[in-house]
Parts: sequence; structure tokens; C-alpha cells
Amino acid sequence: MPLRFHNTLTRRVEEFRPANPPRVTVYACGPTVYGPAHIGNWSSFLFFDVVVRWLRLRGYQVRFVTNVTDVEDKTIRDSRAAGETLSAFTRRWEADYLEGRRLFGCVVADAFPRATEHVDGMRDMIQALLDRGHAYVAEDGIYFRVASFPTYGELANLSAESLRAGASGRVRADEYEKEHVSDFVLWKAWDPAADGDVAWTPTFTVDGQPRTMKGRPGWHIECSVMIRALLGDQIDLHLGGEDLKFPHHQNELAQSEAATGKQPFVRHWMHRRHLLVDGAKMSKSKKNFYTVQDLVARAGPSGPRAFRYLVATAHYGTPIDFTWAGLEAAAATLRNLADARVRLAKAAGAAAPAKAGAVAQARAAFEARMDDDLDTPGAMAAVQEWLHEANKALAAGTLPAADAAAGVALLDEADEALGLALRPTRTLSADEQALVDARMAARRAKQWGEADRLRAELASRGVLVKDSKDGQEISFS
RNA sequence: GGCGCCGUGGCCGAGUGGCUAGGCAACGGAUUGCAAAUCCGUGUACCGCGGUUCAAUUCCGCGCGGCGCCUCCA
Repeated sequence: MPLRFHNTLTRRVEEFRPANPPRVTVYACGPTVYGPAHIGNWSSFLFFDVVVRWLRLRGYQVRFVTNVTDVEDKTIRDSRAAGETLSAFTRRWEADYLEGRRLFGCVVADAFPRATEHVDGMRDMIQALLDRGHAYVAEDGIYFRVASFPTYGELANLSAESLRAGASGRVRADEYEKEHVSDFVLWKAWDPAADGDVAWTPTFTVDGQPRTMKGRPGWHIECSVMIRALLGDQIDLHLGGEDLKFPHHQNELAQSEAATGKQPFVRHWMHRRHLLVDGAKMSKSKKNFYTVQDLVARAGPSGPRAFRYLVATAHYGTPIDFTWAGLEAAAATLRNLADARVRLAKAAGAAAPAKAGAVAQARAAFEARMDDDLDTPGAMAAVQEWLHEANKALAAGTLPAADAAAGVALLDEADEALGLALRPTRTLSADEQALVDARMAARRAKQWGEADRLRAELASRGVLVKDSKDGQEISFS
């Protein structure tokens, strides 16, 4: 069954056709490193992660690149305010971001390029745009000439007229250096008051004459150039948060196709809708945001994984409304799934997984849901439906070991696809094992007070103990 | 003003022109030293009003309500 994804450009769900299967090139816009990433950012990054995981599970050889934006207005402004060099400042927040990826269990990208390491490539692309008549030099920088790119606005379904209207009020009318209000900056001339010592001095050729322009790159050119450097002039899949559709991705598209003359720049665009908090939009410019550290502080070590499950309970094409109650519900579901895996693994023993029957059907349903535009809620429903039947059989003692083994494999596939960490993430330490053994002895001696005390002590160490007919079941919080 | 999305049982959330997704929470029962998990049972959900249809939660129109984007916010 082919993979079908919603394509932003056509606004339809269509078959995903990479140019050179089984190889797939994927680029996702990463964070601007000027502060901690909030859970809204993470909902997007986790979406990218699921896309990459699923492509790999489906046998594609994915080359995944996601960048770090370490030079633009806010990084310069805030690093200067902090009295740090741009590099020291952005590296600090980049480390915070990478730590977050670790806590969420994100796949390691094949490359994490930094914009500041690709300035030479930016010079080259801007030169190509100048040579081809798609860019022009003004006093305060070099601009992309939107009028030279007829389909401009297509990605966001915006017409030239609506762009001209600029009804959002965000267009600065005083930018008279530009030929057209929609033109966007490729290279910003140095502004000593705002930029301090952040500057490069590339030399361009303008009208046959060399011209050095001290300054720094515009935001949009950064991604175009990193894509070109690490994945090529044309890629299969480009991912981002919904806000990046316009202008950022539209500008990337225009620049790249105009500079290389190759179409399409991206075969398939996908965007994750925003996460809201208690029904309201969040952003770094407001104070209503939570970080991965907040998830850990309020929901424990498994908080980030519970958040992953929460995000997976909604399709990426619909906004998700974050609440702490919702996170707790997701955490409860995740615990139940992890417990189920323990029971099934025990029932499976060393049996080989069954290849047919209800489990196989559930697995096929799970995969079909994922293949159809990454319907994560539907995919998990297929797992839960089978699990309910399996629990019945398990209670009756009629679940074949081969089915239990296949059930473990199903849970592991869901785990692999969504990054849920259902498998125990650690083992018992010697001290903890001693407590578990002591509790077993206490139970055998019917010393219930001591058994309960030991269970509480283990819980305080993150070890959860449940009693069953076959003894104690261990899991970790 | 332009473009677009959404309104499903206590909460979250799929989906479909007729065959009651799923999860979490709640209540009763079984099981259990207790707890948890698990099992059995319990709630006749589809914003309102019209229309199309044998039949609409699902299609169309209007209304009400919420939300996003429209030049550098994931």
C-alpha cells in the first residue's frame, strides 16, 4: 500500500512519490536558538520525528536534515542584550534543544546544520539570483524580486492582490528601499546599532563590477542554502510548523527554484498545525509556554513520552489543545500500554510471533492507518481494539504464545513509529533488586505491612510493583 | 477586507450517507491481603435552523460560536 500524505501545495492528500526510491530526502525547519523551545515547538519537532520514523519503518532510506537557525534578528538582539557573543549565546540554546531531543527520544538527524556555517553558500545563491535577474541591490540590502516569480503566494494560497493589501498590519510601510512590498531581503546590510559585531563581508558581482556588502543573511535564504548543501537542489519532503508556510517556505521555494532553475524544489510539503494551550495560541513572544523541563517537573521522567502520546492522539492536520489534564490522561494510557507489553512478553515466552490471525489483522490496520496520512489516532485505536481482545484471552488463559509474541511485536512497532518508550528504559539496580526480593519474602510470610512499606519505598525510587498470580510485575515511572 | 480550518457523549479525539472507532475519567460488579492492572455491565454523542435524499452526524445553504494565516512566530 502506498504512502499518502497531505501536500500543502496542492491542498490534497496524495501519494508520496520520492524522486529516487527507496532513497528519501527530508528537510525540516528547526528552531531559532534564542531561548528554550516550548511544547508548541516540540509538537512540530515530534511530528517531523514521526514522519521520519514511519518512512524508515516502511523501508525507505531516509536522509534527514534539520537545521538550527543561529543568526537572525532575535538571536542578535538577545545575545547582545545578554552581553554574550552570538556564537556563545546560540550554542547554549542549541545545547538545550539537543538535550530536549534526547529527553523526547527523537531520532538523531543525519545533519544538524547551523546557518552561520553556510554563509559562503548563501553568497553563491544570492549571486545566482542577481545574475538571473531575480534579485536587486538596494542601500539597505539585497532583495528578492517577487514580481520575477509568477507563482509567488501559491504555497499559502495567497493571491498577489491579497499580498499587496497587507491587511495583517505587519507590513512596514516605510521600507521604501524595496521595489515592491512583497519583496523580501536576501542579505541585510550591516546596521552597526543593531548588529554590533555580527557581520560577514561577501563580495558580489553587480553589473560586472565587484561589490562587497558587509552584512548578514536574511532568514529565508538560510534554509534554501542548507538544503542545497546537504540534500541537493531538489528534495522529496519538506516539513514545518503551519506558520512557516508563509512567508518562510514560500520564499524558500521562490529563491531555490529561481536560483537553480529546477522544479520542483520540493516534491511534497507537509505542515503541522499549531498546539494551543487551554485554547489559546502560544509563542515565544508570550509567556504562556511550557518547556520539556516543565513536563519532567510536573509529570516525572516519563512526562516527555506522555506528551508524545498526547500529540499522537490528534491528527497532525488539526490543532491540538494542550492541558495538564490531557497530559495525565495520556500518561495513564501509556502506563497501561507498557503494562500490557509486560504481560504479553511473559505470555509469549520464547515463541515465534504468529503471522496470521487477529494480531496480523490489527497490525495491518495499524499500518494502513499510518500509511494514510499518518492517522496516529486511528492507528492506536487498532492497537487498543486488539489489546482488549488479547486481555480477555489472557485472562482466560487461551492466548496462544505465538499471538502474544506477535502482540509484543505490534506494540514494539507502534513504539518505534511514535517513540513511546514502552519497553523498560532501565533495569533494577542491585539495591532495588534486594528490595524487590525482600518484598517477595514479606508477601510469602503474609507480612502485609512490610510488603506495603517496601512497595512504597520502591515507588519513591521510580520502581512500580504490581502483584499478579505469577509474582511481582516491575515497571518504571 | 482576503484565504482557510473547526464545532462529536464528563474530557480528549477518529470516522462514515444507512452496519453504535478508540482512549482517559466516573459508577456498579468479578478478581485481589491491600493497591494497581484486567474482565463484565452502565451513558441511545454528533452546535442551531432549513434543504437534498427512502435515509444525514456525514452532502448543500444560512445562522451562531471558536481558531489560524495574510512578510521574518514551530
